[in-house]
Amino acid sequence: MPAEDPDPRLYVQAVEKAFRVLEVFGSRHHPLSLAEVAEASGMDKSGAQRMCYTLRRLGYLAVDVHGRGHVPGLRLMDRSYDFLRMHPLVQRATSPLMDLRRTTQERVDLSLPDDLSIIYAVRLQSKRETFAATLVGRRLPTFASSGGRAMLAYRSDEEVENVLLRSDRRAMTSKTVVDLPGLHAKVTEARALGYALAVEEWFLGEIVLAAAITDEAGRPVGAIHIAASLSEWEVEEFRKRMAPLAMEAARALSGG
Amino acid sequence: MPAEDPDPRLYVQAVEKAFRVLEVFGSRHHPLSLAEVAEASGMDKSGAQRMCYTLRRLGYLAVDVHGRGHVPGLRLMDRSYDFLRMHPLVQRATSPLMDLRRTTQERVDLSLPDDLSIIYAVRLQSKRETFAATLVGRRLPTFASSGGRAMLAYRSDEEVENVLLRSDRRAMTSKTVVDLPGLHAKVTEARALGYALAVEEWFLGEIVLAAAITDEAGRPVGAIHIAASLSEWEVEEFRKRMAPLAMEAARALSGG
DNA sequence: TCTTTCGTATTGACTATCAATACGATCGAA
DNA sequence: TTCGATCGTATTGATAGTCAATACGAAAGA
Repeated sequence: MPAEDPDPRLYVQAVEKAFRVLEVFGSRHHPLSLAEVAEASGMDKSGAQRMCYTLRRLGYLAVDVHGRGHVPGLRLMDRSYDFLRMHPLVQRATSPLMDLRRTTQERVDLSLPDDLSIIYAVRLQSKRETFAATLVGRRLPTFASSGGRAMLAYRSDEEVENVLLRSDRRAMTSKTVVDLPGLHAKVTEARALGYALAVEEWFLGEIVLAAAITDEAGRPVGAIHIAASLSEWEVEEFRKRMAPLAMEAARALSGG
Repeated sequence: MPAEDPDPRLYVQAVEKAFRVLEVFGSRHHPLSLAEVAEASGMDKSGAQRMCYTLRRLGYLAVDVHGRGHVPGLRLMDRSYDFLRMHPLVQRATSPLMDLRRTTQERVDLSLPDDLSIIYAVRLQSKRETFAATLVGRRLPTFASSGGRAMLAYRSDEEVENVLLRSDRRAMTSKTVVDLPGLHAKVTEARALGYALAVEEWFLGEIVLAAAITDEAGRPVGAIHIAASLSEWEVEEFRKRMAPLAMEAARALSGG
């Protein structure tokens, strides 16, 4: 959300309220009652009632199958499908990523940058994966992901500093790098190598190598991730094998 | 959308307008100008301006990278992620589907029913697939898909007739069954077999077998699809190999 | 250079939205 | 079984938010 206030002449507050209702599910794991929706979205019960009624009618919210509480509605899938289907990089990248998945025999993902986080837009599993590793739309912090760091490598020092300072730099495993000098070093390393490597920083046992995709102006617009298990790979072997493949695939997709 | 009019005391028309804007992208393949959005969504230019301004501010709409026209925004991915992450069947099915994908070495999908169409909620590719075969949120007509027919098999004759009559029964290939007696026969066959098989009805060269997942009351809540290429399988071999696997996986996910 | 189409800006009218509150239903605890 | 808490639904007049016609500058195309 931009820092400056929206223009009240054009900004439709009722629309914002409706999306605030949808957004409360972003941090929940179970259906929400009307009262919970009202509280979590910062509106009174009447407001929540009207927004929920409208969103239910449109299919973007649904009543839980047990008849109590609200859950996100199926029509949301249509809207994200439109996003994916119409996104030029997702269109161009999916086929090469399938080739890369076949070549590497490991999980291959495409992420898009969004300020302090990256969003997974294409997920091509290779073996048995965790549930979280299969879902498009999943976000990870830019600072803590190999894709995020690979993309930061194409940003200026000031931009990198800005992102790192505004990030909630919490460790996910004992291996997660969270100190500022360490993170800067990781970005510097990614600049030198042309890719970023994260070993057990998000999930124990998981190793991920990522390379950034850039636009004509050299700005990062996405990243290719190759993920595998340390039970099957030694770190240096993985790096040696995957780095050229990831960088070549990213290069082929860069520049327009 | 339900047939009866919404209660004007609770229905927020501005919210509907915002979603009408998002929905116009459902049938487009390129960015839309403000004027095009206005026309396609049936509102005047001022209305389109206000809705687009608001949706851009919230991140659900974006200006195309070339600076002209609107496209669906990244934040939509968050909302569908909430839907997938919180959907009980998607949660329960993803792991067994990965097992099934490993066993069959073919593409495995999970679809959800939505009146006249089915929506793909989980897509586990095995080999090189078409772009369309990788995207969650993609819809196919219930009548023309093996998953749709497998689910129709658990509906009453009246319900099946109702769906078929309201469907836009167009052929996708020369093999697509579109006549009512033929479609009824397909549903009857699925009832007898416990699965549905579609041979080249959506894409030439593609064969798909699907089994329905039902709830405690025996109503269909999803379908498992196994898809492959006729260049690698003979129809009867595919049926023999995959039918038991699909039905067993569907049965394990049914009933709760 | 001119025309067309674009997106932006404006502002008073007015109606769509608001929100406090009452109420019946349901659920859980005693 | 009774009672209290919480649920979702229903209400309605006030008013703030939304509307929409239109003007205008910018950009693109002929």
